[in-house]
Amino acid sequence: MGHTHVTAATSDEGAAVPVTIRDVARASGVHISTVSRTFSAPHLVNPETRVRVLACAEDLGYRPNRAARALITGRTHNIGLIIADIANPFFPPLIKAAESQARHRDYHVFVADTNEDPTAEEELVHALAKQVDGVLLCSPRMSNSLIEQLSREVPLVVVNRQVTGLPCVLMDVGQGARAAIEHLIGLGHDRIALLGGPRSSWTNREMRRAAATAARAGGAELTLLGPNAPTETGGSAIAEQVRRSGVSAVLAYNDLMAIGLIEGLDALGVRVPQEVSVVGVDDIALSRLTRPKLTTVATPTAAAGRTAVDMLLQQDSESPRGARGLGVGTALGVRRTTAQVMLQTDLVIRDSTGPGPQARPARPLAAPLGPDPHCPAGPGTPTAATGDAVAS
Amino acid sequence: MGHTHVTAATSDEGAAVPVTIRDVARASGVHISTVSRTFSAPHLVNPETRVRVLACAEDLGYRPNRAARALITGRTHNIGLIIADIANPFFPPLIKAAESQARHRDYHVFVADTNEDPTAEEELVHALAKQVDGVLLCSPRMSNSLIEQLSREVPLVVVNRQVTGLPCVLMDVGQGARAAIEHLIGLGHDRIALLGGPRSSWTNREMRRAAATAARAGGAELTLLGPNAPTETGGSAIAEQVRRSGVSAVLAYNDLMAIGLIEGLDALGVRVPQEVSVVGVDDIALSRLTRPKLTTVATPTAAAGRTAVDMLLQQDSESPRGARGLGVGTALGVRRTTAQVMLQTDLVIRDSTGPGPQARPARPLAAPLGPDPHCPAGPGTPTAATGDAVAS
DNA sequence: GGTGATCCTGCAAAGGTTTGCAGTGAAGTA
DNA sequence: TACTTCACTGCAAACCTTTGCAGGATCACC
Repeated sequence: MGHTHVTAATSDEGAAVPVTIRDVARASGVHISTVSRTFSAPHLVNPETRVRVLACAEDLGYRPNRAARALITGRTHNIGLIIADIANPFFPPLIKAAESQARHRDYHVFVADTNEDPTAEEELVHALAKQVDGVLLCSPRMSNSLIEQLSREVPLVVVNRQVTGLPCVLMDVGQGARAAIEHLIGLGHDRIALLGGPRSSWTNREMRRAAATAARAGGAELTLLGPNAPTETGGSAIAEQVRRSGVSAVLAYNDLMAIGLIEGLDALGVRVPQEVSVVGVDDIALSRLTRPKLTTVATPTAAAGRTAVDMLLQQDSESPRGARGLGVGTALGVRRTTAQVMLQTDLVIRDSTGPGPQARPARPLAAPLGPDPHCPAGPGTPTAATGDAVAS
Repeated sequence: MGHTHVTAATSDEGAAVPVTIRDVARASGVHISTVSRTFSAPHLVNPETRVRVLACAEDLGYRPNRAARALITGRTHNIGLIIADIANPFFPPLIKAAESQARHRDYHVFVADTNEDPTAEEELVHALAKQVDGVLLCSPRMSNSLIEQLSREVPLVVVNRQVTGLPCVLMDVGQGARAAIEHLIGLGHDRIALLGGPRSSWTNREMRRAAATAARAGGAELTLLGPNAPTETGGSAIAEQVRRSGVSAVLAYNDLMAIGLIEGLDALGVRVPQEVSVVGVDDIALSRLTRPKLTTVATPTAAAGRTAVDMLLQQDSESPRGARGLGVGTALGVRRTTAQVMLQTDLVIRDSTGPGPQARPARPLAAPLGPDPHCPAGPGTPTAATGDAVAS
C-alpha cells in the first residue's frame, strides 16, 4: 500500500558460517580449552600460543558465543531496561546514562518498551530473565506484590517506585511538588489544581501527598483532577475541565501533560501564564522549546540511570551466581542488604508561571501581561529551590 | 552528592533457585525429554501426561531457559534494533511499531542506542549477533562496506540506508525534499538554504540531491549549510549563519534541527515565518506543539518499523539455520533474494512557512504578518504533495 | 641426580535444552 | 494367533563454552 518494491537480483550469501572455538582450536593446533583461556583468562596461556591462537581467531572471524558462555558462567553481561514509554522524552536521558554506565563495566543494555501496560511488563521480565543478569524496572505500573514475586526470578532494581526489600532509586518529586506549590502560592495563587497521572504510579501518589500538605500549609485550595494519561493528549483533553474549575494555577504530573494542557488552554482562548499558570515535572528538553517556556520540576534522570545500573551490578556481584562452577551447589537463603537512594529535584522557573489573583491587587502594574515574559516571574521563590532529601 | 541513602534492613532473599526442566521431570515422574516436548511440541505427548507436567511446572515456577534453547535450535526469538539516537523523537514510533509487530510473531525486541557513534554501532552488532536472530540497523552511520561485512555475521535489515545485497527499507525523502522546495518556490522564495545533517547519512545525500534538482528546476538558488548535528543544538548553532546567508527559506535535515533553528533565529530577532520560512523533516509529535507549528515532510516511521521486522523475519525463516538438528550440516552458499522497499513521504504544511520576497510585491496585503497564522499559507502546493516512489 | 616448584596444556564434565532414533505397550488387522 | 500400526516415551548426543584437576615439561636448587 503506497510503496514500491524494488527487488534486487538474488545475491550470494555469506551464510553465517558459525565459526566456533573448535575451529580455532583445530586451526591453531591446540585444545579448545586453550582457545577458551586465550579469551577468558589470557594470563594462563603462553604468550606465543596466545598470539597464534588470536591470529587464527582473527583469520576465521571467530567471536565467542555469549549465549553459550552465559549458559555455563551464569553471567550474560547484559542488563535489561524496562521502560513504560520510550516516546516519553523523560526516559531517553535515563536510558543513555544507563547504557554508558553499563558499557564502562562491560555490560550491554537491552531496552524494552511496555506501552504503559502492566501485562507487557510482566511478560517482558520473564522473557528477559534468563538473558540478562538483572533488570531495571523504570516507573513500573505493576503491583508491588507482583514486582516482589518477579524479583525472585531475576535481580531487580526499581526506579520511581518504592518496594520494600528491593533496591530502589527514587526521585524526590514530593519535595519538587512542595517547591512548586510554594512557588505558586508565593506568586499569589490560592486555587491550584493538581493534574494526576496514572493511578498506579508511585510518583503520582508522592506528588499528591506533598502537594496537599504544601497547599494546606500555605492556605491554598488544591483541586485534584485525574487520573490522566501522562501524555500531551492527556493534558489537552483536560483543559476544558481545568478552565471550568476556576483555578488560576496548575501543577501537572509531568511536562508532557503540562505542554498538552497549555495547548488545550490556548485552543480555548485561555492564556498561559497570564490567566493560568502551569508547572510541569521532569524538565524534558522540550520544555525549553515550547512557548511559553515551561516552569518545571527538574528530575535527575541521568543520575537515576547511572545509579540504578550501579546498584544492580553491585547486587549482582555479591550474589553467588558466578561461583557455580563444577558441581558447586548454589548457596541458598542469602541475606542481602537493599539500599534505597533518593535523588533530589529542582524547581526551575521559566515563563509558564506568573502572578496570581492575590498578587495583582498588591502590585497592579508589575506584570502588565507582556507577551514575552522572558524574565523569571515575580516575588516568590528564587530561581531554584532545593530542600533536603526526605528519608521515607 | 546531593542524595540521601536510606539503607533498609537486610532481608531474606528468594535467591533465584533456578528451576530447570530436570526438576519438573523429577517432580512429574517423566523423562526430561517429555517435559521438553510438553512445551515445544505438545501434540507429541499424551494429554494426561501433559497436564501433569504442566501442573508441576506451574508449581515449581519453571520457565524454559531461552538461552539454552537458542543454543541448540539456533533461534533466539529475539531481534536487535540499533538506533542512532533514542532521544530523537523520530525513532520511538519506529521502535514501538517494530516491537508490536515482533510481538505478534512471538519475538522480542532488544533496543540499543549508539549515540550516533559508528564504532558503537559495530560493537553492538557483534554483541547482539549471537543473542538475536537478526538486527535492524536504523539510520546507520557506518560505512556500507562495514555493514556488508557485518551482515555475514548476523542477518541484517537496514533502515534509511541503501546497501546493495541487503534488504532495506527506505523513506523517500528525496521526493519529500522536492515537494518542500517546490512548496517554498511556490510561495515566492528564490534563495533557499539546505541545512545538512550527518555526513554519513544516506537521507542527507538523498535530500541534497533532490533539493538541488528541484531548486534548479524552479529557478531558485540553493545554499548548502552543514554538516550539522541532527539535534536542536545543531539547528540553533547555525542560526547566525543562516541569517548572514541572506536566504528567505530553509529546509532542515530534520524537525529537531528545524526547531532549534527557529529558536536560534528567534534569539537573533528573526521571525519565522515572516522573515524566514522553515521546513523540517520527520513530522515528529513535537512539530505540532511548537509555535509556529512546523511545516514538515512526514516520514512513515511506524510503517518502516513494521516493514523492517517483516523483512527480517521472512529472510530469517528462509535461512536454513533451524534445520541444523543433529549433525545436519548447514547448507552453504544460499542464494537469497533481497528486497528493497521505498516508503512514501508527505509534505504537511503548517505555520512555519509563509510568502517569500517574490510573492510580496504581487500580493502586498495578503499576509500582513499577523501573529497567529493558523491557516496553511499561500498560493503554492496543496496540503499534501505525494509523488511516485522512485526506483533507484 | 633427585626434589620441588612453576608454567602451560589437555581432559572431561557441566550448563539447560532439543531431537533423531529406538523401544514399549496397546490397538487394529488378517 | 501373529503381524502391523500407532501413540507415546526414554535414551543419548549435540549445541558452545568454561573450569577444576591432573599430567608433562622445564628449571632451579641442594
